[in-house]
This record gives sequence, structure tokens and C-alpha cells, in this order.
Amino acid sequence: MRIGELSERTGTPRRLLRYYEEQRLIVADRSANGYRDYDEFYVDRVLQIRGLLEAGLPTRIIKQILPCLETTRTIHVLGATPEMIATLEREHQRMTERIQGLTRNRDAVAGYLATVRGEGRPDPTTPSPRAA
Amino acid sequence: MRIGELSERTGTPRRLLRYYEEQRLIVADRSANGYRDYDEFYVDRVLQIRGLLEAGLPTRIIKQILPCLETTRTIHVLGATPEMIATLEREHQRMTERIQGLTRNRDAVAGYLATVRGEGRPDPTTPSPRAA
DNA sequence: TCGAACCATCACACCTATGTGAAGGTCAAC
DNA sequence: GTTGACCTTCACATAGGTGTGATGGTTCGA
Repeated sequence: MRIGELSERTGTPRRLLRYYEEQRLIVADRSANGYRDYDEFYVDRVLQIRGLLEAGLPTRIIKQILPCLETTRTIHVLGATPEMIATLEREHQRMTERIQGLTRNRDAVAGYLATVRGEGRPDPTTPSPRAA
Repeated sequence: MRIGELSERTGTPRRLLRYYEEQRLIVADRSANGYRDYDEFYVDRVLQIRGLLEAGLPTRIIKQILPCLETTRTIHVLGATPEMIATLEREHQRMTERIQGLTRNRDAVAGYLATVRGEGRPDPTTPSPRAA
């Protein structure tokens, strides 16, 4: 498929698809006329990239962890250099910390919401933790 | 305490403390000589801000949710406007999605690590999902 | 009274992920 | 064969979180 279709199917501006390519997160074949030609595969891949970006990882790191996250679930064990494994371990660690921090803060927000919603007479649409 | 101490105790560059103030995430008293004067309280507060930034929230949003997250755990129920509650609900939702996305990807990385570490013979320190 | 170590403001610079538009090639349909 | 919808590259712009340095005031100890 060409860039327009990939853009539409992933909800990603063409500009960004070119950017991801520039950052070497994806690689596009070229048809005779120079147009980018994407395999079906890239729909998932782009979605995954966006998910990781959304999660706060920089393209630099995403580039490193992507090869391990084949959407086909065929894990690429081959070619795992020690440096790469170290990077992954570090990043795994960071992701975990991030998740914890986010969770803590989200729960704090949730607690606050429960309180203000309850404000004496509990809101039936949103059971508060203690009201449950 | 002055900015230097707060900086050191929170591991945050002075520059950023001033930036957070500019963004109105924190407010500093001023002593007679014009120096910023921080209450003990701000150590926690700054740490919290950094946690939220680290989690990917922009200062704009952090500013809104901070008043609900008093570290003293004295929840500020007063002055919760409907707009603010709506923002919080939206943000709570986004945080949850973020956590899910992050978790999914982290687990994928973990799975990969478990595989390459075990490379045939499973690594006892990292139980693989199916081995468990 | 001098120097070191603080503090202040201001301002320019950077990086990353984006937006946006210009200038031009390709191709299918009318 | 021209129009319109695609595609290309190039390039400048913006926003948010930071880095860094210039320039100068305050405080304190030697």
C-alpha cells in the first residue's frame, strides 16, 4: 500500500510516517515511480510505534526495542548483542518505574474524584471505593 | 530553604525550579533580598511534579491536578469546578490507557528478555510467562 | 575589603515530535 | 491532454522541557 492508505489506516499523518522512516523506525520499499510501498505488516508496526511514543519512549529507544516486538509474535532471538540486551533491561526497568509512578498518581486522582463525587450524597453512577 | 537546597534535595536543576514556577506549578515566597524561599513542603511537591512529567503529563495538566494531590493527604475538596472535574476524569482515563499501553509493551520486552536469556534452557531468575 | 558561593533575571539555543507549505513528478479518469 | 488526487523532497515553524551563559546583586568568612 502507499503512504496515503497507511496514513489513513493508522490515523497517522503522512508527515510522521516519513519522519519515522527518517528516524529509521520503519523502512519503505519504493515502487518504480519512487512512491513508498508498504507491506500490510506496517499497519501494526506503526500502531505499535505510536503506542510506544505515547508511552513516552523516544524514537531512539523505540528503534532498539522494535526488533524484539515482532507483531507476528515470532520473536527475533537472533542477533541480540549484549549492548542491546543491556538497553532492553534498562528500558524495561524504566518502563516499570514509569508504570508505578503513573499508577500511583492515577490512583491519587481517582481518590480525589471519588471524594468530590461523593460529596456527602454518593454519586450512583460511580461507586466510590468505600461506598462500593 | 533557598533554591539551591531545594534543587539538591530534589535532584532538580535550578533552572527547572524557576521554570516550574514560571508555569505556575509552584510559588515561592521571597525573602527581603529577593531570594526565593521555599517551605519544606516543596520537596515533596517538586518530586511529585517530576513524577508526573516523567509520566508524560504536560505542565498545563499537572497544574490542574496538583491541587488535588496534596502530599499531606488532606484532600482539597473545596473549589472543585465542574470543568476541573471533567479535566480530571479525562486525564484519569488517559493515564489508565497509558498504563495499559506501557504495561503491554513492557511485558513484551520482558518476554523477549526471558527468551534470549534462557535461550533454550529457561532462566530461573526470570520465569517466562508460560513456564510460571 | 576581597573572593567565593550563593542568588537574581534575561535570553538565546537545543532536541524531539509535530505542523505546514512550496515546488514539482505520476497517474487514472474524463 | 488536462484536471485532480496522489506522491516526492525540502525546508522552515512551533511547542514543551531543558541547557547554558551573560550580567549583576547579596552574604559571609578570611
